[in-house]
Amino acid sequence: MGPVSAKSKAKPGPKTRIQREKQDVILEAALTIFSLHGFRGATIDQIAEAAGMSKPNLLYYFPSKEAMHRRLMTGMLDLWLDPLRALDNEGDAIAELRSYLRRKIEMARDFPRESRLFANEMLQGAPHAIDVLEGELKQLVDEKAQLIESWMDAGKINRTDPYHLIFSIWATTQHYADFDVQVRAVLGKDRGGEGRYEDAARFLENLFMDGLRPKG
Amino acid sequence: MGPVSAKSKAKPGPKTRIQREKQDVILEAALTIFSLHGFRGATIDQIAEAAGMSKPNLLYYFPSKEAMHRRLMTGMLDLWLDPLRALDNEGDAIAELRSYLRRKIEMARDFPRESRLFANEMLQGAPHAIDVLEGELKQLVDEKAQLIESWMDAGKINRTDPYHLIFSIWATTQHYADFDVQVRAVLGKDRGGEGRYEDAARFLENLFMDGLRPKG
DNA sequence: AGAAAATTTGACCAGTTGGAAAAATGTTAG
DNA sequence: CTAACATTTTTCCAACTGGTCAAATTTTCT
Repeated sequence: MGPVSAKSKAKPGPKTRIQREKQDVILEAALTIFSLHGFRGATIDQIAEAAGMSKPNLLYYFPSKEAMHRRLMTGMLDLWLDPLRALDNEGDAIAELRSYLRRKIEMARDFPRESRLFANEMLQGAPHAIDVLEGELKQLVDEKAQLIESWMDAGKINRTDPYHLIFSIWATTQHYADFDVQVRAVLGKDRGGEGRYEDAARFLENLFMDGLRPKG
Repeated sequence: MGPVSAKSKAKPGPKTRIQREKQDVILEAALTIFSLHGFRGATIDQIAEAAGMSKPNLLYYFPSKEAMHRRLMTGMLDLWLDPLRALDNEGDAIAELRSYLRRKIEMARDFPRESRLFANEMLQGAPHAIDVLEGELKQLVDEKAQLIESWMDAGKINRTDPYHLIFSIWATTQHYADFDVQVRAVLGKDRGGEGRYEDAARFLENLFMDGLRPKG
């Protein structure tokens, strides 16, 4: 009955080489379209065209629009939380936070579509991700907030709310992906080039380290 | 030919009392729906239902979906830029920035739908607002960036990039409206109540003033 | 009241959408 | 080569979408 081997896992494994390749092409296209128009705003036809195939052909690889979106969301959420996971108990507080900030900026620069996919989901009340937010994400943040608090106890950083600190890092970094049009419009063509991420990184490092008020 | 009076202005003025009232009801409903689903994701039927009327009835007051969206966008953009306009040359630098921050947080708390409407527009590349961004907005930001720079020249605040400073204020404050689900999920039911805006305001004031690194 | 104007409703339409079915075509292992 | 299987295309559909139109109803003005 059916292919000779590997039938034990019913869900996860695509069978053939073509299936794996095409699924990747489709997901790539779907990421672009979903991140730009949101779930409801995106159409299968658009995705199919971006993937260079017909709609029914696409539906041969993914049973529905939702299926594509689910796959993208889980993949993205995983990628998205990596930098926070990497916050290290052993490292130096300031250095760790600095490198977290840098990693997040790099992600906004290198994976803007993923950031927008996430933002779209949040704006709509996270209908497909609320479980992850209240489960894995909350747990991870709780854990890292405790770590940050221990750094404050040790006098390594100023005492503030660790949760809102994490929020503010998310907000400032993702802003450069999600509000890219605005950033570029305001900076103008002279300063809006690729260098803007460098500038942003420098600025944020500065802000998070020392704030605005002159010392003394 | 038509009503007796006030025909000189063709566009702006609704004629009757009912028209004014219903248009307000519709815009109110449209704001809720658009902010939640984006332009493409929102349907006239949804808006009509939220406004308590039939679709053709709604279309009697607004000629199209786009017309509603345009009205909301212009109204929102105006409201949205008010706090930045209020940055005062005469005032004390630290006090001015502090109160800008506070005003922006209050807006996120009191007008979350407007914030999400804006965010949706940005995510989609600002197809309906790009002119404003490159025109009025850029001009206003340029002007205020110069003001901030003058504060830095006078040694009132640390020297950094004024543009990215403004971005970071936008990002951190609007985050609480746009990513509300996430914020509430992470804070949990104990800390996720209405007090979260107070906590956020306190934290941000702290961060922007003094940063994380202990002095000395 | 009663005419004129404003508002609301119901029926309708053409284009789009997510998706199903089956036929046609390509690929591969024996 | 050819049968079994995988892939692609063609055709189709029912639900939904933005929007129109004329008829019915309500409000307003005299």
